[in-house]
Amino acid sequence: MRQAADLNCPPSIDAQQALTRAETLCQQRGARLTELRRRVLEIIWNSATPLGAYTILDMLRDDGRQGAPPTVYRALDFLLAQGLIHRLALLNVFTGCRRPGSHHGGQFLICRDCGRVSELSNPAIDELLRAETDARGFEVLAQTVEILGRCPDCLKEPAHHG
Amino acid sequence: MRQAADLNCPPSIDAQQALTRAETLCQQRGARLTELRRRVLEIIWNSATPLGAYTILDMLRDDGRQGAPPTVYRALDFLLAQGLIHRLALLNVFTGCRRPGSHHGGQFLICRDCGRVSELSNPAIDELLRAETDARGFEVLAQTVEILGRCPDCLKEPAHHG
DNA sequence: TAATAAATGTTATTTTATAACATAACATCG
DNA sequence: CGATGTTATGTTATAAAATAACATTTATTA
Repeated sequence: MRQAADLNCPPSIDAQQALTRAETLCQQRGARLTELRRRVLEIIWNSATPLGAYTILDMLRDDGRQGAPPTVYRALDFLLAQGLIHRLALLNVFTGCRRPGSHHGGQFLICRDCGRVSELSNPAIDELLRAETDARGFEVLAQTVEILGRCPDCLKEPAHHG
Repeated sequence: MRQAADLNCPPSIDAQQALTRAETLCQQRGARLTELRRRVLEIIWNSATPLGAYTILDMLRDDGRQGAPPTVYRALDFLLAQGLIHRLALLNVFTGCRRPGSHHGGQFLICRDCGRVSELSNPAIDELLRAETDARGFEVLAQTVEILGRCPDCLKEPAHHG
């Protein structure tokens, strides 16, 4: 079972690949990945940890760009709709999707201490959830599976630094 | 498979039972279920749908009680810590726990249209998630499994009324 | 009853998100 | 090209959710 993760997960992609892939996908769909939207996606991918909307806004302003909350939220809405990012409901933050294109739920391990996130995609979990919803005649619109805890790296430390 | 839900779920409890059970549990633990905390739990259980913190606050004020946001959030924190309620991260609302006592994650089906929530407790899902976290050496602190969609009742209607 | 701890009251503020309307950029058709 | 409609962004204001910080009250126990 030690390699279950690697078997289940497609290879991780980096920021550059993610941006290229986003452009391709949007072109195919006739969706407009404008400069603003592309920049927001880039900011998200360049971060080691998921970012909140206002952090992204600050970074846009650092670019010299003007903006207000709606600027960011509209770009985020677009990226969410295109399946290019995920929103982590537990922390109100946004992270790049490692499997762009397939609109999926995904499963997330969020480290409370370092803030880093692993995106799983265990098909068995998706199937069980689908079985439950199917059995109930419940139509799924969005799926949120998030585990908050402590990652192996942070567990090595004496306690959570603070 | 039509009865999977019933097999997995303990029998539903009503508001009266939930309050009685909460009192027993708190007494056993030496936790103080004060009048305020009890009333908040009651408000939550008397609602057909999960409630937001400010809605609960309004209801407390309807009681003639004084209060401000911290009044509610502190009571909610207590009830969460005792495993008597759940917080649904997708909607920022709170709902009574159908399995009080066992600190568990649970899985929730949330109807976008009527707001009603079903709490599942499928052990297989919990096991798969635990297998994933174990394989990664990830310590779990909290688990969130929420499905947003449309319940069978609302699916019968022509479309979502609006 | 005095001392301590726990719970609640109170004011202010922070953080997250959206409403509403104005302007600018882009497309496409004549 | 220039008019027209659509999409995207700018802008101001506000709503909604959550917490910080400190005062007061209530309960517990010494």
